[in-house]
Amino acid sequence: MARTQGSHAGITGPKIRAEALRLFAESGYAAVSMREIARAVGVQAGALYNYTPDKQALLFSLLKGHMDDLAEALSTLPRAADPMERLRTFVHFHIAFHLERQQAVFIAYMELRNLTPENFAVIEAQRRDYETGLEEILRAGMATGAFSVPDSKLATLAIIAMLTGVTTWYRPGGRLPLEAVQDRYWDLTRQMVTA
Amino acid sequence: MARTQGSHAGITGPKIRAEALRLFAESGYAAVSMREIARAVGVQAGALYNYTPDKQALLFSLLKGHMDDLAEALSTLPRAADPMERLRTFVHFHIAFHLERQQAVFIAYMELRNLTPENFAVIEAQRRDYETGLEEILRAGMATGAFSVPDSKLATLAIIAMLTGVTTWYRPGGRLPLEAVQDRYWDLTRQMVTA
DNA sequence: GCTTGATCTGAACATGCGTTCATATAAAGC
DNA sequence: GCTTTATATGAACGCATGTTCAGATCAAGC
Repeated sequence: MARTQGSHAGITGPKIRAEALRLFAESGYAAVSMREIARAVGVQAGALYNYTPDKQALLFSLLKGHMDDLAEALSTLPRAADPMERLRTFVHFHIAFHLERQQAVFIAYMELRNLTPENFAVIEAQRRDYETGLEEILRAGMATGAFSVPDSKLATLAIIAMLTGVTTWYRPGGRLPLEAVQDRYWDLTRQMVTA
Repeated sequence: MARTQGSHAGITGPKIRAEALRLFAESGYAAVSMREIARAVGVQAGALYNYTPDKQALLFSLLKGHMDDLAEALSTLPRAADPMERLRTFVHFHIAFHLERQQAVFIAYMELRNLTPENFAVIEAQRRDYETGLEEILRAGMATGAFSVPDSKLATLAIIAMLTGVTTWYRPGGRLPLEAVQDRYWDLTRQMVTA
């Protein structure tokens, strides 16, 4: 026998990515089988290999796509002259972007160790680039005297960890709407970088 | 044939826990096989079942032990009257404790989803208790006017995420010694909670 | 020195894994 | 309507998995 539902290449591809993302986030890369992904999509396992050479490439493609989206979105942010305003924009952006993509964020942190060394290096470099974006804002603020951040590298990592942590507890419909969360984290960040 | 190296119950037990912790942290719970753990310990896979009823119980026992250690260590902290001093102590403690146990910290965050619901609930409750410890410090500081933290719950989560983030980049022998890291994070925290 | 109990081995079990491939089908181009 | 091509099936491959267990071995108590 063969396929029973017609040809759906334009649908199946994205569906595989969406279901794989969901399942990887739920149970972890190693714990999710290709057959499980296939079942969620509604095809047999063999069909997945029309869309990815193997499981590893599927994971990498998801992470790479996420990091590409992040870089792309960051690059389109309005670039104010005032470091304080730039930082405010960054904080709001980072929280909104990461909350919109909790699953992708989760696996982008969790599944790095399941990448091959070559694939890991690619993602790691993208992450460093993103962090550099924030560090440059902090340095600019130091230059104008707006910020008081002796160690900009450490402060960068501290701020990103603090902001990204929102993904571990935020649930839509919870105590605070997105905008309130953004404002509160911005208050904390601002106090942190100003003396 | 049978065992070739004598009886080592007092040694094998802790060794299994240590190797399992290391391997889970390196590759993830689902990616590590019982045979792999056994090989690292130097026994056959069957021998592991003298020390744990199954793989899940082994993971839970490691996480539970870690959380117990954390609670125990927190409870022995000197409890100053001044909230500022209490917060300073907490920050230094949290960083030192988490950097001393990077592997355990890692799996305590990563492998929660691999716990059964009952086991998950236990660990989650312990984590909430720990967070409450910090939140009480913040509330005490609000009461005395030392801190300016409108949302103590959110600030608690923000601070813990920021501090725990140190485990993702700190490496012994790196740019900063532990004490410098503690001092810098304390500076950031203090600025964050004071107006 | 014998017995007992704890400890470990090594083989086995059923199941599931990632991946491949010959084959079948539906859609698209002419 | 015929041919071509993309897409899907379902069976098969070799191998690894968590777990069990009968039997072997060692350490300790008497």
